[in-house]
Amino acid sequence: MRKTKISDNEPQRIGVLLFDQFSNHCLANALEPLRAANMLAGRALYEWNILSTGGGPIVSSSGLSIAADAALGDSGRGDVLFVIPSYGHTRHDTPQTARMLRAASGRYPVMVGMDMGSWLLAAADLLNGRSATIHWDETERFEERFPDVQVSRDRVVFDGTRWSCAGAMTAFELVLQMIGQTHGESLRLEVAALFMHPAGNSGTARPTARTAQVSAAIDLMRRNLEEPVTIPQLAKALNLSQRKLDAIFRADVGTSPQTIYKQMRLQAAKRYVEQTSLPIAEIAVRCGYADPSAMTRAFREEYGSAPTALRG
DNA sequence: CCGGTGGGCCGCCAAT
DNA sequence: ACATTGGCGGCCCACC
Repeated sequence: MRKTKISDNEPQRIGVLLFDQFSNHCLANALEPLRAANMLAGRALYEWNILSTGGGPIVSSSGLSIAADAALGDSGRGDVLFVIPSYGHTRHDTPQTARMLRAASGRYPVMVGMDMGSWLLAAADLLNGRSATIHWDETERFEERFPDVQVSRDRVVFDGTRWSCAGAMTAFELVLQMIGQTHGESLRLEVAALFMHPAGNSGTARPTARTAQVSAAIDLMRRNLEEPVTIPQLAKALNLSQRKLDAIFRADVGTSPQTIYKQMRLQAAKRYVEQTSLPIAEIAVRCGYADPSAMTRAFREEYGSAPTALRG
């Protein structure tokens, strides 16, 4: 996936292109994680505009009417364009729509097909030679109509500057991954947790563990960064003796469970320090330290300098 | 496998 | 006000 620069404080600009009959379930799943990310970071990481082809209001499949901020053609430049048609997609599959999307592809480096969105992107020749996914109801027709597109049955697909997801629920997962890629794993987990989404164990895993038991233990650690569990509790949860747990850790990752746990909490702290503007005291709490001074001490020990020294 | 123990890590407090 | 540093005591854990 495309790596976005995060050094500057400029928010990423998202265009959200809706078509009549769009699924507002999908829209909510695409936007809510972005809103949550802004809130958790304490600053605007993302900003978005609602767009329609003509600039007029759009009516969702459930009858909800949404006002557009602008027409796609007048929307200027952005970083990412979400394209969200739903079941009415064949009605929007016109030469005009295709032209409009091709023109927009010059102003939006990344284009994302959501729900039936890949259909319109493919019709605009923006997915040729690419891999993409679409709502599973349409997978077969999609394959027949667009032989130049490598059709996937995955929930979410990232192929360079073209991303796609299958339906409303998967839009949430796509945006979650997008947040993780740009702003770090810990923020992604925070957002997922806010929506009670069980995203903790999917996606890119933490320190590479070889045995299933060790990776299960690390998984438990990752999900309990804020309120660390004791090593005996960990052993019990895995039906292992504390002794055995220690042995398999040493054999697998080379150090003790406690050390790994500490390092994971400090990694999370480092991500918060570098990628958010949260106060150090707040970061300490989120990473399982009751006292900020304890975290600062451990942080310096691990990374050689105090937390705020890593901030511009 | 269990138990002890030395050491490491953390919580609390005070000072800057 | 908040972050950092340092001291100290206690507890948990790694290792014998």
